[in-house]
Amino acid sequence: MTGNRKTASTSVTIGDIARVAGVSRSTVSRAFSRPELLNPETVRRVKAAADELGYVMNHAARALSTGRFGNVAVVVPDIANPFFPPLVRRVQTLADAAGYAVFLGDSDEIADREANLTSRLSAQVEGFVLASPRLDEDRIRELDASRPVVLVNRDIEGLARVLIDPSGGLDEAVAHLHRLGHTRVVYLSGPRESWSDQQRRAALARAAGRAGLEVIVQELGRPSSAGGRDAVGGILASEATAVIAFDDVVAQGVMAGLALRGIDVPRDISVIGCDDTLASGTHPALTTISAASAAAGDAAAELLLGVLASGERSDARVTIATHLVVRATTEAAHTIGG
Amino acid sequence: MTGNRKTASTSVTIGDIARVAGVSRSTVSRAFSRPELLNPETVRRVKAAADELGYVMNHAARALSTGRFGNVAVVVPDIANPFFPPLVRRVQTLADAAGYAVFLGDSDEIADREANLTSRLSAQVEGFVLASPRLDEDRIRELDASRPVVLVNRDIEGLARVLIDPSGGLDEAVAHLHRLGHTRVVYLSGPRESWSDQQRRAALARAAGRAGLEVIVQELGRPSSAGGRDAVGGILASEATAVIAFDDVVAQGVMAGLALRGIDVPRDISVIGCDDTLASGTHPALTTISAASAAAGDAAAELLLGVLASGERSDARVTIATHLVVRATTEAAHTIGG
DNA sequence: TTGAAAGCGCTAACAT
DNA sequence: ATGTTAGCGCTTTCAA
Repeated sequence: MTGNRKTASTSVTIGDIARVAGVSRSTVSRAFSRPELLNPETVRRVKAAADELGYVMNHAARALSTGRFGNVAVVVPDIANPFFPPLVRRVQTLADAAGYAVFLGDSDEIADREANLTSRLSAQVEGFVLASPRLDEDRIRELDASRPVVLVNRDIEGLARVLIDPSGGLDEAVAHLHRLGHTRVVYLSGPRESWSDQQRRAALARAAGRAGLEVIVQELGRPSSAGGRDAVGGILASEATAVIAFDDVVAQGVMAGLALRGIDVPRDISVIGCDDTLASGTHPALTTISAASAAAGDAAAELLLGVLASGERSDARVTIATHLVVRATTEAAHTIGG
Repeated sequence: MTGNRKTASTSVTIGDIARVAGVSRSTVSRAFSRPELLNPETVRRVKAAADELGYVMNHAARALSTGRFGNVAVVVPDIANPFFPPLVRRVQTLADAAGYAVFLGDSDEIADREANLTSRLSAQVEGFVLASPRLDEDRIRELDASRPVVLVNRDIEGLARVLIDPSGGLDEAVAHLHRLGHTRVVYLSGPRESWSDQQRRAALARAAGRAGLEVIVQELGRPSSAGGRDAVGGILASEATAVIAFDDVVAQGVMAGLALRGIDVPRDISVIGCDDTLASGTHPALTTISAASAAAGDAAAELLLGVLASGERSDARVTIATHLVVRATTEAAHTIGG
C-alpha cells in the first residue's frame, strides 16, 4: 500500500461528508472555509452531515495545502522565572481569541537550545514571540526572515519589539537612595546576554553619575535566589549600603543571605529589586521597579497578531515605562557615618 | 495554479536535497527516518546536502502522511499560579528531549475554555498532560479515547495520573498545630472543582478528627493573594488561632491582610500554606506543605512519553508524598488561654 | 540498497 | 453556486 494506512483510527474526511451530503469535496471544503460563496442551504446540509459523522478538521492537511498552521510560538528563557508566566498567559489568551494555538518553548537560558526550538517550531507556526531571547542578532534576523517575530526586551532595529524601559524606575530608585543618604550601591547583574541587564546597567550608571552615587557592579550570571544569597559576601566586602538587584528573585536571595548573617534590612542595608514579581510577599516587603510583564505580553501579542492579520511586517518599537515601588526594604535613612 | 503556490518563501524540500545529493526522494526520506536501511555513505551525502541547503522538516507533511504530529499539549488552569511553571518546564524539557514540541493551554480556571483548548489541540497533538483539569470526568474520558491523557492532581479510574497526596503533610501539620496548643483552625479552600482542594479538605478533616482539632472551612474560590487578604475578616471572626490555606499564594495574602491589621504572625495566629511555591520569600518565612510540582511534571511527562513510545495505554496511578516544612509562621506556642 | 509511484486530507485555480 | 483537477511535502509499498 501507499501513504498512510491508518490515520487516527476512524477519521472522518471531507470525502465522507461529500458522499453523505451529495456534493463534491470542494463544496464541503468551502462550506467550512468560505461559506459565503455557497448556497446557504448547501452549507446547512454539509454541516449537518459533518456533525452527524463527527467530523474534525485535519489541521496537518490544511496546513500542508495552505502553508498556514494557525499556531504561534512563544519562547522564554525560563518559564519558572516569575517574570514570564504573566506574559505567556496574555499571549496565550489573545492568540487563542484570534484562533491561534500556542507552542511554548523554554530555552533554559541557553542560546543553542533556543535555536533548536525556534527552528524546530518554525515549521509549524505562523510567527514567534521571543521573550528575552539569548540568541545572537543574526540568528534572530534569520528567523524573522522566515516567520514574523516579535521581540520582548531585545532591541533589534527593523524588527517588531516591545521594550520595558528601566530608566524611569532606576532614576527614581537612585534619587530615592540619594535622598536616604546612600553614596555607594552595588548592582547585582543578570545574564550578560540579557538585553534587560544591559539596559539596567547602563540606565543605572547614567542616573548614578548624575546623582554622584558610586555603583559597583557584581556579576551574577543566571538570576536565582541562590545566586543572590551567595552574593552577600561580595556585597558586604564592598562596603556599599544599598544593593539593586537584577530582579526580585535575586533580591529575595540577597535578603535571605543577609538575614542568615543577622544583617538587618533596611537598617543596615537597603535592597531594591526589579520586575515587581514577588509583590509584597518578601520579608521585609521589597522596594522594586515595576515591570508589568503582563502588559508586555499584551503588546507583543497585539503586535504579532496584527502582523499576521494584515500580512504586513512591522518594525514597531513599543516601550513600556517603569517606576519605583517603594516598600519596606529602603525605609531607613543612611546619612554619612550613620 | 493549483494547491499551494507559495508556502514559506523559499522552503527547502526533500526534492531539493534529492537533486543535490543525486538520489531519489525516497532515499532522502529514509536518510532521516530509517537511516539504518541505507548505505552509510549515502546517508552522509544526503545529510550534507540537507545541511548545506538549510533543510528543515515540514512536520505538517509528515503528519499528513504518517498521522503522527510530534506534538504534545500541556494544559493548566493558570500558568501564573506558581505551582504550574515548574511542572510545565519539566514536561517541556522531557518532551523536547524525546523529539516532541509542546503546546501550552491556559484555561483560566474555566471548564469550557479547557474543553475548547483540548478539542482544538487534539487535532495536532499525540497526547495531553492535563494539570488540575476543571473538566468533568466524562469529557476527560472522551478526550482520552482519542488521544492518551495523563492527569495531574485528578484521580480518574483507568486513566494515567500523577497525584500529589496531601495527607502526609497535613497529618504533620495537624500534629504540629496540636503540639503548639491550637484547638481551632480555619481551612481556606480552593476552587470547588479542584481535586487538590477536595483531597486537602478531606485529609485535613481526617487528621483533625483524630487529633481533636476543630476545622472551620472558609470557601475562597479562585486562589489568589487578594482572596487571602480579604478572608482575614472571616478568619478573625471565627476566633481560630491557626489557618491552613489552600496554597502559598493564598497564605501570603492572609499574612499581608493580617499585617495590615497589626496582627502578628505567629504570635497571634499561625499560618500554614501548601505547595511550597513561595519558598522562604514571605514574611515571616511560611510554614508550608511541600508539593514538588517539578516532580509531578517529571512523572507526568514520563508517563505520557512512555505511552507514546510503547503505543500501550497506561492506567498507572503515581502518587507523590508530601511533608510539612516548618518555618517561622508557626513558631509561637498557643496554649489554652495563652 | 535504492527508485518509482501512489496517496495521506485538504485547498484553490479553472471551468462550468 | 458547484464540480474538476492538480498538487502541498512527506512516507511507504512494491519492484528492481
